[in-house]
Amino acid sequence: MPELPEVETIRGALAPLLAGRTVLAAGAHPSAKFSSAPRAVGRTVVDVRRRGKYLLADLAPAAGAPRAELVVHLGMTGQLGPDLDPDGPHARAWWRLDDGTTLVFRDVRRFGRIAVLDDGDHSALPTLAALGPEPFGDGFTPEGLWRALGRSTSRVKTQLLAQRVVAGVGNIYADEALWRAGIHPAARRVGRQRAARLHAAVRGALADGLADGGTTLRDYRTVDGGEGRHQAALACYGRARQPCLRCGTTLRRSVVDGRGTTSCPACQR
DNA sequence: GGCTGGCCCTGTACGC
DNA sequence: TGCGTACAGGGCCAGC
Repeated sequence: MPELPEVETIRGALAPLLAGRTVLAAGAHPSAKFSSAPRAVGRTVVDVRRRGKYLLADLAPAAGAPRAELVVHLGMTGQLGPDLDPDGPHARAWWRLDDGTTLVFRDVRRFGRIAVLDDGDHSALPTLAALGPEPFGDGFTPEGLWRALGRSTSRVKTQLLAQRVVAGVGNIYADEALWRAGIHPAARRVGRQRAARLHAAVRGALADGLADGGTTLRDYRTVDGGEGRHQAALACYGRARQPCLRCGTTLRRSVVDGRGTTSCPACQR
């Protein structure tokens, strides 16, 4: 499942391919999740940015229309690249560019989403509109995280996944960060010191994933079709019934607000 | 306004 | 071998 490290890896590879390119033609699956993709036709990509798990391609003004953004969320199984088959069974959208390449969005489970929005108007995507601070930005601080967590009575893992206290964390890196911080995923109260540990753990888990080009468990692929390398370095996620790397206790699998969760019953309190 | 749980969606694993 | 069922989970939304 693409989270911040995977989306950032894709962004870094896509940006030089798309910047300055004009979209000549496009097609999309009829589902409302994807059908707005052709609205990018006639536009020139200025830059490709990332917010949380969203990719945002800035589109230059065209024919009297103001600036716009092509927003892509990869969902669970989304792949984006120039080497995918636009006629393949799971292709959900494609854009033909003025250099002859065709960018294809493939998404087996259709949990992804595409939108072409007026510049800065994210009201059609509530999670994007309410997105919390970027984890590597100055806006994400230990104090701010502690205060944000304290504003809700939801479980700490649920808050991390909701994208409001910090952007870009999904199930893999939430489990990893909570394990690093020694915090139980179902905890509803996190003190100032533990929030500071969680702040460092979120940054550390995401940075390590980013350095490895992301985590490939099944569907995630880089723009050139390669796999991430971080799956071999996971300390917690997916290691249920195996010994905790810190204390040796057998890691336990549970369900926290409907999400599969792995944690250590001894060192995550 | 905040929280909870159901739904979407399809490939894979597993049991019978 | 083939069929049915459970499961995976990010974001949205209805209901409380």
